[in-house]
Amino acid sequence: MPTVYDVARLAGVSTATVSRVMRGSDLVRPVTRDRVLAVIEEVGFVPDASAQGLSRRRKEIIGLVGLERGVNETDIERDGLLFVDVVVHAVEAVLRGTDTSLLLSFGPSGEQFHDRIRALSGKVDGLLVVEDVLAPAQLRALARRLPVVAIAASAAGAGLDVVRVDNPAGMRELAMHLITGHGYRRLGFVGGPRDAPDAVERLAAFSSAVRSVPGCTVDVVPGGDFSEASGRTAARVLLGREAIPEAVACANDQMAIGVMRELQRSGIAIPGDVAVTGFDNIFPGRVVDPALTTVGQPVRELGVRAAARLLERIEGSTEPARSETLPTELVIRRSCGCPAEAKE
Amino acid sequence: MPTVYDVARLAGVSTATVSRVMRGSDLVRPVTRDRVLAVIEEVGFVPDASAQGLSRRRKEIIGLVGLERGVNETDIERDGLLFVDVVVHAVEAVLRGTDTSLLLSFGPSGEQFHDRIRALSGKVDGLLVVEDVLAPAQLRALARRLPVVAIAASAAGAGLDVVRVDNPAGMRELAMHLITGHGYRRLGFVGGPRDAPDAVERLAAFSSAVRSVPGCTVDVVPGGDFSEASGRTAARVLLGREAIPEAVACANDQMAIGVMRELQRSGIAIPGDVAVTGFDNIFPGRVVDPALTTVGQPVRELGVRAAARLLERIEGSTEPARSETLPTELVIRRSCGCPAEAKE
DNA sequence: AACACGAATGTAACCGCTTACAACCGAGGA
DNA sequence: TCCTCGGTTGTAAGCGGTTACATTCGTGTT
Repeated sequence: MPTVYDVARLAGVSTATVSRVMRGSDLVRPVTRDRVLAVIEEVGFVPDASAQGLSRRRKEIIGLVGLERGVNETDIERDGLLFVDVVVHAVEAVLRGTDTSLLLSFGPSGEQFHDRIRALSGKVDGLLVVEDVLAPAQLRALARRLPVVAIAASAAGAGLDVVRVDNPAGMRELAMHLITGHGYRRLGFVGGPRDAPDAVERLAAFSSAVRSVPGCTVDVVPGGDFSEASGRTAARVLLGREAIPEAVACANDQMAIGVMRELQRSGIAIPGDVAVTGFDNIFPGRVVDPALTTVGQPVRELGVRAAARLLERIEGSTEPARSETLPTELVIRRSCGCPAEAKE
Repeated sequence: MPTVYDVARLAGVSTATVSRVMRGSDLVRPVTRDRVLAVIEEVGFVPDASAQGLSRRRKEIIGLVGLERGVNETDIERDGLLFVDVVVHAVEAVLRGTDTSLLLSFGPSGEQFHDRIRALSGKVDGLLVVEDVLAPAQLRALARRLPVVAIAASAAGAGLDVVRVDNPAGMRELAMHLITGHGYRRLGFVGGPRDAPDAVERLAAFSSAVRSVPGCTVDVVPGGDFSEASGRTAARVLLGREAIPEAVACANDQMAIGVMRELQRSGIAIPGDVAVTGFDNIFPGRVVDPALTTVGQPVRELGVRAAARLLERIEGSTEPARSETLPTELVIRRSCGCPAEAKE
């Protein structure tokens, strides 16, 4: 593997000059630059990032850590594009305009993963933390060593940057659509993982919205794991109830699809007998029958903002930590009881 | 940021000892080790990966480069879990057992991306290349500087390790099912991107399988881009033909879904009037109506094998380059005309 | 008591690149 | 002709770990 020394020798210059050429400094005579570039091309020199990182105190790498939800191997293959994947693509797109790269690490939250993240922190200039992978204290400790931006995390006010989605507003809007728009009174809710802040927020917002309307009740089935299978399970729980709610909102789309299919299997018409709604607006929701009414999140935007913010921090921005909240969008399709949309 | 020097001073030992403790060497007296560990814990020391990388000649990072297909932002949000995402998760899972991390980079193939990859090669110990991001010559050049394992790449015999799926066999099996199992004679095929080796192979295999049966014909609509939208477009092309094929196979599931939906919009019954099949076995294919018959790929396994192979290479394995081909699996559901499956 | 030897620890060179600072060069000015 | 000065290029000191090799220490031998 050729080094700057090799290039310098072959080009008849010093390593300083080679370095200047590599970094595009303008105080190198064109003729010298060309000679050096020719040698670089010839020997296929690529600077060693470790050496660069050591000397520049900048690794040009940021990390992204998130939860690995699909423990079951096949789950991952089958389920739709995961939240974290969309974020990854978005971040990567932002990074494409820089020469920073993205380092990834997924895992279940827990002590072991914490150690992994800690080791990882030595490899990066900054960190994006998706959802609640870390306990608040650990997050804070991390944030003390390097720039950290949290995405969709609950840890507010922890003195670090957070970019999130306005789950409560979206859920409220959906609840009002079901109640005011369709006149449902007996609502149901299928909850998500307790360790997913989003899931918790959605449940809370839906419940309080429903309860704020006199005469409305909400039957909560807690603790799904965001998978289609857990939606089916929840549906069976619902079927065991004395009366099935007129409308069932779910903490995410995957579970909503599971709920719909299981109810349909039992001969229940959707949305005729029971309306079902989701949250996330994933692709499968558009192709199921009936098409799923849901709340769309600007997931990609979340990643873009977070990445941009992190890069600023790494550049040395010293403005106080900020929490940014992005709006959701109600996506009305057929599963709530609305007529087929004309478009599409 | 504390360094080994700080830790050494505070613990009253030399940097060598600190390093030995960090690396778990057994020639440190327990009492010394504990003292050092205490200091490490106290000051929150995390070794700088650049310095480690420089001195150990090992970065403990591998890279993965792949195509970014969804140029349109919303495409990414809507489409199912992308091939490359599944691979990423699989690789990451393998890495979880090591202390190597995964560096990611997506991009359109092209000169600019090549430069990015080249720079990236300075940051990693090895590289996973998904699909044909690079021209064979570039791939070869890369492979000369560091270990490279190609995934689902067409570049065979390039003297580097390749892990791929047996597309032809899968497609052949599917074609035979349509022809022999259902008796279709006039087949159609909706092709994928010309730069996707998988798409090309699938088309070729399907065509030749169909043509090998006397009396069978195949009507090819080329050049989709693997998106649902391009499936719709292809369907419209098909509708413009004099006669619509009895069965239409598509280069992937997304397009198959688009084809189905567009045909259905025109009042064509599936599979009654036209059978439609896909390739990939993504989640949405299970929830559309009718459920999609398709060919499943062991995508995750692909990633696992490739990652394992790359780690071996990095460890110094010097066995000759090998090409590994994994089998596909025919997934029969309703869109081909088979009765509803009992299970599920 | 002197010695040998293995275990534990310290010393310092080195990994490859960047950059502050020094040195040098040639042209224009005194 | 000598000096000054901007533009180029070279020298060498880090950056923060790792590790070969040297050193020291404690213990059992003779």
